[in-house]
Amino acid sequence: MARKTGSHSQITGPKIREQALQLFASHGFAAVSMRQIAAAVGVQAGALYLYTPDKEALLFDLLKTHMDELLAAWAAEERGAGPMAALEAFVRFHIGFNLSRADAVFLSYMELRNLGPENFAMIEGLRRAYETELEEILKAGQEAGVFLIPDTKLATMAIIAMLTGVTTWFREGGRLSRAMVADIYWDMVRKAVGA
Amino acid sequence: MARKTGSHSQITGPKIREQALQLFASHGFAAVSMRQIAAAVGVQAGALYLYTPDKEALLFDLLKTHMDELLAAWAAEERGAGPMAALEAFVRFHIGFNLSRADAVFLSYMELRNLGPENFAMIEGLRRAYETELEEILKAGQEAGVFLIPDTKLATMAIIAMLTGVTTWFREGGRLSRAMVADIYWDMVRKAVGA
DNA sequence: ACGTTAACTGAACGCCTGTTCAGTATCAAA
DNA sequence: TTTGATACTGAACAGGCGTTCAGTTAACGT
Repeated sequence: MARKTGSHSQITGPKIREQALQLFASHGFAAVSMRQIAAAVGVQAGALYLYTPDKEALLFDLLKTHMDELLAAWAAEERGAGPMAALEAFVRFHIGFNLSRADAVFLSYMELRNLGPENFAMIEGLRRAYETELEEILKAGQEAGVFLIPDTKLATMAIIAMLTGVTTWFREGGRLSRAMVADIYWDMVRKAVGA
Repeated sequence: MARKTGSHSQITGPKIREQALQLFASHGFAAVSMRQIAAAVGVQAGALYLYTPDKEALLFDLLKTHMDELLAAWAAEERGAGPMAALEAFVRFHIGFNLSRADAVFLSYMELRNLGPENFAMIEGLRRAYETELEEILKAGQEAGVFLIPDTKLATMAIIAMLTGVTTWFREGGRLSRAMVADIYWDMVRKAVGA
């Protein structure tokens, strides 16, 4: 046996990333073997190396793609006029994006430590860029007198942690819908940054 | 070579748990080998099995101990009179406790997935018990008209996520002291649950 | 129909894994 | 000083790890 009928790199490539993402997120990077990923895709382990130079590069690819898409999606988002509208847009965007990609979000927070120094720095930089987006909104609101925040950097971290945490408990089809969750979180954030 | 001079189970036992905690927290449970832990302690890998039946039991022991101590510490905490004072006590306690045990906190949030079903359920139950402590405060405040919270369960998760996140960015000797951080977080929480 | 390229297999590489255990040195009590 | 109990070594076990590669088959342009 060698090449399989109907096999195409445009199918296998995405399949590998998809299965790797799911497996890494549920069991952890180190706990998942290349053979497990291959089995989930339906190929032998050796075939994975047509798509990635090594295991760490596969993880990096997943994280880099996620961060790029996150920043691109936020850049494309409507954010209204003024700090208050911008903050609301950010809160709703962050919750929506994170809920739709819980696996990738989890990975990007948990598995950075499995990256080499330069790959780590790259992802960390992108994360910081995203955090800066929120901090700029808070700073603008603070200067405009719309927000009352003792420390914008701390508030940035606090708000992001609070919002990101939604992925740990939210279940589709549960007591609360996504829209209701977003409404309630926005209510809490709005009050927290206010007078 | 066999027994080492000055060797005692009361020294080696804690040393193993201490090193395992640190290694698991920085590299992840699956990425750390028994030989690495043994080397950090200064013994051979086989010696670890005088102190734990297997690797997973070692992890479980660390998590169980941490959760027990967390609940015991909160139970022993002064919490003042009324929901507002209780909430403030909880916020300050949670930040203080988590900052003093960042490794264990990180582990208990990240490595639950490496536990078997019944061990997982045990730790999850303890965590839920801790979360319930906060939720009861929020419920009491809501009923007393002191807080204005659309959903106490969501608010519980939001506040815990926000507070726990402090361990990801706080560095001792940085721009802000622990006390300042606690003050600012309390300010945000107080406003978030208010009118 | 043919030849080339793309996709994959399956076996092998050396190394590391968690765990067990017979043997041995140290400690503490008598 | 002898005697157990305690603490540990070092080698071994079977199996899994990431990774490489010669060989094989399917797909596709001509």
